[in-house]
Amino acid sequence: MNRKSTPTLADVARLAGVSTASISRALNSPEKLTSTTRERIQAAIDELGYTPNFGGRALASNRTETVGAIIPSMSNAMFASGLQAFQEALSSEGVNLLVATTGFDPEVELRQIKALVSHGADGLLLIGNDRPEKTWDFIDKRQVAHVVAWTNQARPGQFFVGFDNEAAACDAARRALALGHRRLAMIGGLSVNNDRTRARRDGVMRAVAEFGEGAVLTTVVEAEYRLDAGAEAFSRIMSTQRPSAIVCANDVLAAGAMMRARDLGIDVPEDVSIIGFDDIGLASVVTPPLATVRVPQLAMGREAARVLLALLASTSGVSSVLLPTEFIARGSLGPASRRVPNRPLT
Amino acid sequence: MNRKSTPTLADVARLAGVSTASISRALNSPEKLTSTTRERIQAAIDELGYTPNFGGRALASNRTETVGAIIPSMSNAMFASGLQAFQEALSSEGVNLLVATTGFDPEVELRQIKALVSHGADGLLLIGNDRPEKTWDFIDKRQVAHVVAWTNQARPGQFFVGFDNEAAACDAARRALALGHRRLAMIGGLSVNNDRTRARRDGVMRAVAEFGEGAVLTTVVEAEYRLDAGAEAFSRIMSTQRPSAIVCANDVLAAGAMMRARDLGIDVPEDVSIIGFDDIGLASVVTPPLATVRVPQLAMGREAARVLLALLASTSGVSSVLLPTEFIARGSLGPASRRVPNRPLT
DNA sequence: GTGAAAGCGCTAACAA
DNA sequence: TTGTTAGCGCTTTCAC
Repeated sequence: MNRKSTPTLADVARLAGVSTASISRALNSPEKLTSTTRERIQAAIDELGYTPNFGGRALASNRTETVGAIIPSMSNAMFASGLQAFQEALSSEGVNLLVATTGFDPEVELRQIKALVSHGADGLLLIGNDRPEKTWDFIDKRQVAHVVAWTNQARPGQFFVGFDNEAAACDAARRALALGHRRLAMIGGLSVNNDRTRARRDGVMRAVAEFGEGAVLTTVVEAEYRLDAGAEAFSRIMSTQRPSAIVCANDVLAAGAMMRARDLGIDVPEDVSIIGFDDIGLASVVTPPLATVRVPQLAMGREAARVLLALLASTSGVSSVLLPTEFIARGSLGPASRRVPNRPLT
Repeated sequence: MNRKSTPTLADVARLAGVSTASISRALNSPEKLTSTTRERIQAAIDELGYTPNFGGRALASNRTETVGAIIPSMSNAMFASGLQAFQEALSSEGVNLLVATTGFDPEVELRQIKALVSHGADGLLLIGNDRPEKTWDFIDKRQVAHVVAWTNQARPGQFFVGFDNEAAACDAARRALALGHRRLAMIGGLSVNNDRTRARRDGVMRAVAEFGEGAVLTTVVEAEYRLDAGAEAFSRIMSTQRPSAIVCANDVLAAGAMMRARDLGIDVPEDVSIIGFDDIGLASVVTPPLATVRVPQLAMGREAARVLLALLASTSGVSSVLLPTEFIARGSLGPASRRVPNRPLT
């Protein structure tokens, strides 16, 4: 992979008949030049289609105006809009964004962190706070400026921009209990290396435990972030436990469960109530609409950008940001039915 | 934004007691070193948490192993999985991916193209083939290796990896005609700077025109890529034209239309059939499931990576890739009702 | 197998 | 206001 013959500062300087320093100034502090030279230089730049070489600039100035974000997956509406907001906020400050994905693999995450740092990312946005010691060692040793998002956990001296997954999930489960549901089940995300999904599970467990006698969390099954995985989990749960409400760790699993319910002729919410988490577009589109927890994606992206830039500008006066979530009551959550519970499906 | 004090090659060399050249060799062609020095060097690298500085490397070697992708928006399921596949294919070849978004603004797109090229992207993935002369000028002048995706249009000598939007949309409309629908309407995407959505519109128009007498495309309204925009467009269409089938330029608009239909008590497909495009997760989750056109997202991402890498390796033996689409018949498309058409809604 | 040194494109002192 | 020049971190000849 060889780069095409690329115009350099020197080429522009030659064409414009000025020194390389003047070109550099035209790019970085145009007010220091007379308008005539500036125009002459601009003409030369346009003619050659010149763009400054990032490597050279980074090398010379020790500045990159670039930050990186490392997310589990792009095909995940859960991160998409937050990241979009993050990048827009950065853009308006003239900072570029590099994005890399991990596929939920911690090894890949470390590789990507190194790759982005090598590429000159001044700071990083990371998702969640759960990663191997090895990864934190690298971050600490290199003093990589970073903020963790989608969580309210950060290591000492580090910063998060996120929300309380545990409390939000606990609140959601309480809504079901308040409507008379006593047999709850949960479709959780894969909890390995994922503090967010673990926190959501713990929140549901706490709600049931605190409610006390009479309420029971019949089962927690873990499923990948896919519609069909949610559907399968639903089948599994309904064929054995027959809860009256199912709390899901995210909307995709919940939507998958609802699809399967429709196929099995199980009515939502008459036979079983379903609650999601995230409030992505899916939630308002399913029938009945999905009760869920709205996550402040846009605010999180914006705030993460603000905090990260503040962190890069100076290390003082920065603090973590805890954002509120909101329970969105919709048709998929109804009162516990007074029907006699059905037998498990055969 | 200043970089932290960062270990350099020289630091590693000093610690390991060898020359900088050896460190470079350890990184790039380890087989040229004895295993003992290699191990000593690796230990020093680990101890310092060293990662090669990308800028320095790019400068010295004129090689970056990095490509860029520029997409309209990340919060758009339509691009997400294709991009994910693109990045995975690149990753397995040791090539990094930089991502930037345009928000559908051609000015921003040009800026992002320049930014990625400056950052050392050896090649680019672009969406669609419709961009201002100015942008193509830059690409031509700098000879930026690129492939355009999601389209089957490419300029002479350039390459696409995509599918035939026009034919696919035409086919979808014909399905409706074949089921007896004669009054069609379309909810299109915004057609400015978007050859994909224009092609889809043209395909529907062609199907109706070719069908001849008796079939009519009552109206085409354009809407932003949002659920509520689809809902609004649906209201507008149904309050005036009362078609029996609506072809939508994408699934998000179609899902929005279905939401509104549900709210207005209009039955799908009994009162009106709805067809989407893209087959994102949404489509199988709505009630009734959405008939749509399946776009080969994963294959497109993978193939785009293959073509781009081939292009970078050598300019010969590369060709465009046309991928098939597939019409997915689902419940939202039914036979034209024999009911007397309702009056327009009030 | 290993080291010395030139030079990639750029910025920032400093000089004029 | 503009030019000259050293040097950023790395790779890559060319010697040894």
